[in-house]
Amino acid sequence: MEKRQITLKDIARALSLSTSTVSRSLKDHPDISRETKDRVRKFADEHRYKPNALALGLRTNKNKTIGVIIPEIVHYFFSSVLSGMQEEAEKEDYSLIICQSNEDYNREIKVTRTLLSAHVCGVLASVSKTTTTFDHYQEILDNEIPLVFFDRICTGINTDRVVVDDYTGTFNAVNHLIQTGCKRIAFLGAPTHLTISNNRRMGYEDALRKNGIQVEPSLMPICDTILLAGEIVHRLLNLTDRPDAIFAINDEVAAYCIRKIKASGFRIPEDISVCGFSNSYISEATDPGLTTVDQHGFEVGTTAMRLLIDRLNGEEKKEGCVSKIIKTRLVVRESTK
Amino acid sequence: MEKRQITLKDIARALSLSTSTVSRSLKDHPDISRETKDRVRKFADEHRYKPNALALGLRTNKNKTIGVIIPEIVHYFFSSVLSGMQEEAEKEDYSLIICQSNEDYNREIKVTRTLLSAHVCGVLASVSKTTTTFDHYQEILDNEIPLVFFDRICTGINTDRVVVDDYTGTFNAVNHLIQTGCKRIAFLGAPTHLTISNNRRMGYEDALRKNGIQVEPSLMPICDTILLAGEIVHRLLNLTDRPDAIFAINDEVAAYCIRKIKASGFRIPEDISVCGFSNSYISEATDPGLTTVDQHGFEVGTTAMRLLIDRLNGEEKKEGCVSKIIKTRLVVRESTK
DNA sequence: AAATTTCATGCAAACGATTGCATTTTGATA
DNA sequence: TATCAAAATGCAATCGTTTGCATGAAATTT
Repeated sequence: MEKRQITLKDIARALSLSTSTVSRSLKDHPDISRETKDRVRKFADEHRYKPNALALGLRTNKNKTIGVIIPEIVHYFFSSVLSGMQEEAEKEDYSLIICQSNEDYNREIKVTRTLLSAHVCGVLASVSKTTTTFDHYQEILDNEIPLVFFDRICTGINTDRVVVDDYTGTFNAVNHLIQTGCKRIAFLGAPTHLTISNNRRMGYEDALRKNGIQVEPSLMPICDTILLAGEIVHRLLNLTDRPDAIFAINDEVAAYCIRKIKASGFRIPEDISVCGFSNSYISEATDPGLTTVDQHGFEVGTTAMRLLIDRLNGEEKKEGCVSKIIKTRLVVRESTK
Repeated sequence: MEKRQITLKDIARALSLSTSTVSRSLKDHPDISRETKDRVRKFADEHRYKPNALALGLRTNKNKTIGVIIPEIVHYFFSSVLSGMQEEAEKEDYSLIICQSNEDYNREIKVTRTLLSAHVCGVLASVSKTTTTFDHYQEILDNEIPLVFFDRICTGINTDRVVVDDYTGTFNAVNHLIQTGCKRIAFLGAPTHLTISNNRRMGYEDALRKNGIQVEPSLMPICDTILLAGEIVHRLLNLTDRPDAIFAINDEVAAYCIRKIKASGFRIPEDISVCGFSNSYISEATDPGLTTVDQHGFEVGTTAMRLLIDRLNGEEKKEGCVSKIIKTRLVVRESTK
């Protein structure tokens, strides 16, 4: 059963030609006669000739593969993004090598090495929460490998990027909370060195200001995991002037808030409104259904991949860095009025 | 900045040696003198020599990469599996090429081609729901590429496999429902040609029988998506002898049931108990919390990858097919008594 | 001192495809 | 018929590494 893949040499031998002639025939080189081209083409098709990707790779030092650095696959947003990348990459016959940083700086460094030695044609990356220096990304660029950041970008480095419109998404969500009568809105955010976190924070603050509500640091704890949420939500609920709305930086924390709020005897949304971020599966599972901001992860993925491939093909001409922004969409369910 | 990677030839030139001597020095070949080895080693280290993976690939026709065929990344279970695979592959410096079938048969065929032409060393696969013939998997084996199925195996083909203990998992879950007083237990299953579906069904039926409860086909609809659930759950709730428990094949459907049941005015778990399968993020977001069967996706991933790598290294000696079973764990929350 | 063994190293082919530069064949022109 | 241009094909190097075999030098045995 070991039917070794057929090579140019095999075709050449079979047709009494040289490999160069066969090679040129298959790529329709003008030097080759119609007749020879047809013979070669026919034989190649009949024997299912497929150029050996590895050999091609050796010549060009590239292997039709794109590397993806992603914090954690096991999150709705990131897995949607990945899914979009897949779909887009497939159209141009690129394969994806996927690496997780697990939100760990050192691991992120390690995987950039891996991608370099795998000779990927390009890299798509979203930086981990614990990353503070960016030399490893610079190294990718130094090797002249195009790099596109998605979602979590890295300000120190000048590259193309695709980001979610976190600012507007949050602004609209908070505005919605205010429109529906909320006045004291807590903001459960992520560590401040993340751009996405800052943008959302600014969206939140601006929405408050625009509506003449004062920004209160005490209502803006860092709380992006359920672990942290335990204590923080408890504290918020026991404030004398307790918030009447909570905007959480992700759906997991929002879902936790919903349970905790109900357990403490408050009603949602009558006493406290809750809004999340992502529109993951979770937001349809909570009771009441979770109002949330859809990040369009799939679109982030396709867009980032498209941008990268266009760069590779030289179709994206723009000299400087292209920055694409994916619009969000507020999905109103029952956790807000 | 374009510091081309250093090659054997570069080292040879710099040290006035031949590439063969350099090559042998680096792999500690006995023919080479201690002195030469040390010089080469030193120079290589100083200049960060890394063998060119592409060139290696050309010789061996393999490229230290493992292909993964997965139905849809955007599901908790599958993304956990992927995560486990990643972790295990990394230990041995394998990269992962990931392909989604999107539950589509034709696409599955297409991605097997992709993996073959990428010259992966091995393949890990979970078959799509719509797959009925298996020639494309046979093709992988015909090319002498080790194949390990995980979770959704394919009975027609003889290979190593790693599966979840669906039978016992379901048996225990249903048994738990019965122990807590349920007598009419509905089973919302997946299409019958999937092994996992059948195993769960058998676990369900056996649990009923063991407890002297009759199996009723009318309580066993095919219902593995929220779309299908709409009508089916409605029908079940309006039966004159309505079920007092629902076992759903996944957490999404279970979460949908919870909402629907509550909306219809029944209490959970007093009137109707609900149990899911996966232990995804969702199961902590529902109200009440969802009792579910943890599938240990991460472990499925690491185990499958380990098995494959052991085959590749010739460390898994067993002639026939190795079949590993990952234990499940019943996670009892508030949706059951 | 000659013959033989051991040790260290280099040559060259191979993996599969591409490509600049011959070389051969054909046909047209002088 | 000799000359030349055009058309069609082949040669050989290249990408980076590995490896069987040959070569050379030094050390050992007769």
